[in-house]
Amino acid sequence: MVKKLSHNIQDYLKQIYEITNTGGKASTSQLAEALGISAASVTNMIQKLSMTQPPLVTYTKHQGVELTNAGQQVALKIIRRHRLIEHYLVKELGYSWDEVHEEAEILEHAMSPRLEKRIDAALGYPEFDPHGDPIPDQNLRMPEVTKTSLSDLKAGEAGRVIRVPHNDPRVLRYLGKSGLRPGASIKLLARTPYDQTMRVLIRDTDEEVIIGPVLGAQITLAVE
Amino acid sequence: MVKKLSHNIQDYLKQIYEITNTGGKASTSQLAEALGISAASVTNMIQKLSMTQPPLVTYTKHQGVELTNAGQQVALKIIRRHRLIEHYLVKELGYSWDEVHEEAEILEHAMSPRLEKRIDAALGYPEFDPHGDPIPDQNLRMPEVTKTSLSDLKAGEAGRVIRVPHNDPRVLRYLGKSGLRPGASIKLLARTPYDQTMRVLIRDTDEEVIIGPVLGAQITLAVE
DNA sequence: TCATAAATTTAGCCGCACCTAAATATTCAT
DNA sequence: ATGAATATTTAGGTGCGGCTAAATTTATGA
Repeated sequence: MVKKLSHNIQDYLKQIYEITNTGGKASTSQLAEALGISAASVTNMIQKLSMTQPPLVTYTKHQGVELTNAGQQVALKIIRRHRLIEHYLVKELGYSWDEVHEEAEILEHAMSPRLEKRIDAALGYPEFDPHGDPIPDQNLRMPEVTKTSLSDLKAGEAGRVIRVPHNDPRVLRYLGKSGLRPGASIKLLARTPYDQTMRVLIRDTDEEVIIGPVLGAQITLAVE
Repeated sequence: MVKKLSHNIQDYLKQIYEITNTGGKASTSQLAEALGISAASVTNMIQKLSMTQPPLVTYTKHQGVELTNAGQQVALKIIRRHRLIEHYLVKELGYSWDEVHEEAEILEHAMSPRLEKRIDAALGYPEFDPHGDPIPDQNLRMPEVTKTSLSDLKAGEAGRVIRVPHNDPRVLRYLGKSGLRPGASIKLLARTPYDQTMRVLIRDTDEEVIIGPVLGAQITLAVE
């Protein structure tokens, strides 16, 4: 099977997963950007990852990378740990949802299979984390997720929030303040034709919030 | 103050602390043994640690190392995190006391100040971990500990166990099976004159256990 | 189309933390 | 007190994962 991999290789695989998950292959520069290192370093590492036994990525010069099955298993394991930790920190240690991402970013690499199991059990084998992100199960199968986003809604339509973006604390604090979080019932009040900015009503709190198109595309929901 | 230090430097400092805590300076070979690396590598690293700003250790060729105040602060912080994690895993996640050491060995390096505080609070600011080892407080002050060991007892004398060694799962399972753990009331039944092997009665479970002199010296207790 | 811009790769370098082998210093036992 | 054994340090080397600068390939737009 796959040997024990270093911290940073896990980060490469995780990033490749995230990038390829929404669009075809991951490019060198996308990875360099996401990992905060130079493009040359990425090329270098990608070449190594494509030559491990078994290979973790498939790579053709100038054409970007994809994960092999082996690489995907590794990525999913890390993502599973990341989301379990986030969930645990919020539920058991009183963290707010904007604090947990960076913490999980570190702890995901320090988590043994045993700890993973215990935390999973302590949480009751959850399928989603506090941001609504799906948590792969023990066999690394990803729960099904909704694809409808806030940006797909027409003015006047309503829905229940499923998932919000997870990596930017400022965004999370902004959304959290008005009560826009997974489970919340919302209604799209209006959308400006020019820049697609949206005015959204959160029914539970009766608050209104302004959401741009980029953020709106990252909020998924079930239409009601 | 002291910059963010790498994983392995933290391990060096922690080991130096452990070794110098029971005896004068730490020798190159002691450290090499404890860290599982070559003596040459230790010399090399020690030299670096003695030249940081501020220096983390004091070092004179061929005479071993000691921690500076700065180095001691770092070591105590890691030890604090280690013991808090052990305590947390046992109390909140159902670990047995022989499982937690290796887990904590990894997590101690992945723990943010915030997580340290939350776990400390969740546990009610404990002074001792499940093995009876003292946990430095937020200001890194170490609680006072008893110095009397099982080996100091005379045959027939009794006491209450304070602390047992923490790093060997097999020893912990052996002790745990008979109920010899912090808080247990015990009585030294007999000691063989030749090799100082001890027969110990654990009153709570009415079990008897055989303890050699090396292990006996590492079990501390309050004489009754 | 084709010149230029942008992305990617190659080449060569660096620091880190380890290693082994050889040199040197210290300790111990006769 | 001194030679042998042991401990420590020095010298020189390795792999890893970054880096910059230069070369090359691919994409773009006039």
